[in-house]
Amino acid sequence: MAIVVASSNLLHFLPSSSDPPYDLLRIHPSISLLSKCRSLQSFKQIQAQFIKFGLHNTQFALSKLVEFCALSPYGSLSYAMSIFDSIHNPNHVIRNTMIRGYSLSSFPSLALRCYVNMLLDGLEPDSYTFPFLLKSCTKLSTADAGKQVHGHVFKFELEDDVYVHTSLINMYAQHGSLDDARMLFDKSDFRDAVSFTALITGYASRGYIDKARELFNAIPVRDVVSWNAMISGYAQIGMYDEALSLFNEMRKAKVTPDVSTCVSVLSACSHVGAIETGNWVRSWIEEQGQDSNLQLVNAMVDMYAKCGDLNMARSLFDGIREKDIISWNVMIGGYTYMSKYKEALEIFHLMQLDKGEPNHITLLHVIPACAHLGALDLGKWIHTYIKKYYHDFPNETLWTSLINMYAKCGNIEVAKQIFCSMKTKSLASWNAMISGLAMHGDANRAIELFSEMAEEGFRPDDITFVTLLSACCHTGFVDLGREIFNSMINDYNISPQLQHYGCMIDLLARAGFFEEAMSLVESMEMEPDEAIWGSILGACRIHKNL
DNA sequence: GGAAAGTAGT
Repeated sequence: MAIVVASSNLLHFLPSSSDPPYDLLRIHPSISLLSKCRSLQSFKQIQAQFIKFGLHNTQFALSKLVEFCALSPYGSLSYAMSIFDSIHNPNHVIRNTMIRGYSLSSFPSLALRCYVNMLLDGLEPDSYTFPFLLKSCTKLSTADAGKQVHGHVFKFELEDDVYVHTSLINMYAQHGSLDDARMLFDKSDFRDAVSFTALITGYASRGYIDKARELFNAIPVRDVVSWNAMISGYAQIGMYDEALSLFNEMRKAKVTPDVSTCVSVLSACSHVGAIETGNWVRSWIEEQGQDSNLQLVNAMVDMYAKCGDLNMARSLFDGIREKDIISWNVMIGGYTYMSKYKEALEIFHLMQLDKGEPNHITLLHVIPACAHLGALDLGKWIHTYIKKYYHDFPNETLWTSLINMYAKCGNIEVAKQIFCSMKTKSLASWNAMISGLAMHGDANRAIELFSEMAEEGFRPDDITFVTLLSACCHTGFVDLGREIFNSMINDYNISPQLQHYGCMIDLLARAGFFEEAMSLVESMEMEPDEAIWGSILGACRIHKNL
């Protein structure tokens, strides 16, 4: 429809030559249509208009076509490539746009090829070329290309351009060459929020969080992205309280948060149960009219579920019209996290009715739910699903989860089969298998497996010892229990936690060693819980010891 | 026509 209207307005605009005046081109209605284009199909209609009016012979119009295809989410990089290949002597803008398109794609090395062709065609790069090219180099796993491009920046004397300079800092910082990044940063006169932030991200992502914070404090004028970078820097290494307190500082400094801030802050809230901050973020999102932003709604569902308000999480979740895999996963994961396994499986079924394909994270939530509910049928279905789709992509956490599920559902033989067939075992998979055997009362085999595990070079952790001690507890192996408990402390340097004490005290009290059990209670660094008193009282009853 | 930041699990 729009195209018909546009073309009737265009009749008096008919080009007399293939290169009409620049200003006339800029206001050409066919070109302004591109900004409203939402599919490749309507793009092709617009392209037909370009040809009809002779615009396709102008570099300006062609650059607009390439720009849409290479950069718009509704475009297509391969279509951009075919247009590009048909252009005779493309100018700088068009080449730079192609390089930019490649830098955003999953084939950043094509940007380098495009750049080399540009040089071979006798064109010199300009100050727009390098930021895109360097972004592509940043995405590559090796630093070699980036260093060579840095050489070209010198050769073409563009090292003083702010954008080129910042792109170089970012490239070195992202590759972990923090000293090189810092050197560029220090020797230059322009230091703005962008170059600071590039460096901060580099330091924070390599674990130098204090150095990152030092730089953050030194930024002359911070913008919202600098705050976001520092907040997410804290969040990514699990320093959620610091992330949230920095967010409060940001609010005090009257910096307006954006979508990215909200995503990081909500994630931090969900990890520490900070529902009040979460509520504040939610009202901000509603004020801004961002409450249909899928990413934000997903983050809110996750936050409310992890903070324990499952009703709020569910009502937000139900309001999502087009749920993506993350929407499903956070809702299923939220129920599992709160031990609402039945509800978790209900959502999983809804997902299947909605033709949603689970991924490994979905399954990682669903399998424990099966284990707790004894839903062996669904568990077996998932087992088959994993064998079918994850055969070439072995994920040991999934197999470990299945071992745990089969063991809990009583099918220890299948658990053993899975364990034996695992090519690479993790500490968690050994723990799951040992615990499965212990659960089935096969303490001897559990201890045997423990020795095998040590022979294969795995160092047991606190979970391994909970498992072993509970095996002794179930079978009444008092001496062995004592030995393991002492070995844990003396040989493996693991200080006992509440669960370890719980197993030991239960084991001793049941066997009638009340004094030893009580002296263990007194030696604990933490307060005994009700389970510990419960096991002592229970043992008193068995032994009729009033 | 441009550079910096962000979601689900282990």
